[in-house]
Amino acid sequence: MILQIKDDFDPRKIIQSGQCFRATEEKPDTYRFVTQSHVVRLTDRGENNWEADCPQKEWNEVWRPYFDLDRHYAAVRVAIDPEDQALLRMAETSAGIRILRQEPWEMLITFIISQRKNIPAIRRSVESLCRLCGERIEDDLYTFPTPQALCELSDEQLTGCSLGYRAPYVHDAAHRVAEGTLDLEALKNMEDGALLSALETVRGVGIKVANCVSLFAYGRVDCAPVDVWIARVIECYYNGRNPFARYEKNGGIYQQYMFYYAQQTKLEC
DNA sequence: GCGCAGGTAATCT
DNA sequence: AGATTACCTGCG
Repeated sequence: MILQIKDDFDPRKIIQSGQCFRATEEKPDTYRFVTQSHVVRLTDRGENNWEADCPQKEWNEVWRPYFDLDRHYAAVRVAIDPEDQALLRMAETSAGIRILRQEPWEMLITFIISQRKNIPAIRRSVESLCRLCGERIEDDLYTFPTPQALCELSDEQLTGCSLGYRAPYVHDAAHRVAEGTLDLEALKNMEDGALLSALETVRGVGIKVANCVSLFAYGRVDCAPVDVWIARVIECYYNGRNPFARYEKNGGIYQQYMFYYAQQTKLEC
C-alpha cells in the first residue's frame, strides 16, 4: 500500500537517533521496523509517498501509533524560541525525527543494556538476546524475548550476549516483571514523576535510563534524558544552563533533536 | 597494553 | 548533596 505522510518523517534519522536498536535500512531507501511480532518495510517513493508492505488495518492499528503519526512535529519545531538559536539549528538538521512508541518491556531491558555501550554494541547485545530466546518471525528475524524467556536464561547465556555486569540487572528486571512485582502496564496511568520513580526501583535503572523508558515507551514527551551527548550540548551551547527550562512541553522531542545533532557532528566545544 | 565509551550504585567527604 | 570509583566488553 502507498501512503502519504506530510508531517516530518525521516526513517533514516529515526534509526540513527539512538531510540531504537532493531530497525535497519535494509537496502537503499527501504527501512525495516519491528515491534512485537509485527514487521514493516517502508520504501521511499518520493514526494512524501511511502510504500508499506502491510495491510491498511495493520498500519492503522500498529504502525500509526508506533510512529506517533497523530502528533504534529513540524509544529513542535515552530514552537522553538526564536532566541534559542542553537536549538533552531539542531532542529533543522534533525527535522524528520519522531519519537517512536515502543514496547515498555523492550525499552526497559534495552536501556539497561545501553549503559556504557555505544550504539553498535547495544544492537549486537539486543540482537543476540532475540536470537537466543525470541520467537522466530522471519528467516533471521526474531521477536524481543518475553520476561519469562529472559528469566530462564543462565548467567552464562546472558553474559554470552555481552551484558557483562549488566546481566544481573537484566535478570532482576525480568524476574520482577515475570512474577508481576513490576506491572509495566499499570505504569501507563501514572504521572511522569511517579512513573520515573517506579522505573528507578529496578536495579540498574537510574535517572537517565528511567527518562529514556518514559520517553520512548510511554510517550512522555516532557521527559528529556541527559546523557553525555546532551551534557555536551548543555556545556557547549547553553553555558551549563538547563535548555529545557524555558519550554513548557516537548522537552523530550527537543532532546532528541539535540542528541541526533551532537552525535552526527561529533560535537566538541 | 591502556584508556575510554550514550550509566549505575556503593562508598566516600 | 556532591564527588569518586568499580563494573563488563569492544575498540582504537
